Amino acid sequence: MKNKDLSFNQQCWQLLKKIPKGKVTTYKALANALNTKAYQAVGSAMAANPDLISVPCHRVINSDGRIGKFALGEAKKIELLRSEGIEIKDNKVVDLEHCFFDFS
DNA sequence: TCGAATGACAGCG
DNA sequence: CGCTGTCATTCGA
Repeated sequence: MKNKDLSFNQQCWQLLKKIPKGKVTTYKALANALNTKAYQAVGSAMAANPDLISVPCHRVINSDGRIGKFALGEAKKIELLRSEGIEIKDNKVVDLEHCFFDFS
């Protein structure tokens, strides 16, 4: 986390902001939307987000529906998602396809 | 289950 | 001037 992406991160955040409330996406989807395969770089961009409000990185999860990680902690992430109406079970999203947001 | 790959940037030789 | 390491992941054998 020594790198300070800028343009690349901005792209990730822009997509994040596009996600409507009550929906979630995956790092893979973000990377795919950015036309890149550096899934890690996408997640890394979330860590570099300036504000958790402007960049709801809590709406981003693993492709398996797992929570993965969050700046405030996985538990906090789950709480936030639950607050939006998304159900979480065992650190996993319930009905991922149901609340999954596609960037098409 | 484990390792390799991917994109971008800072630091160092 | 050029290479390496790191990152909240992902996929394949």
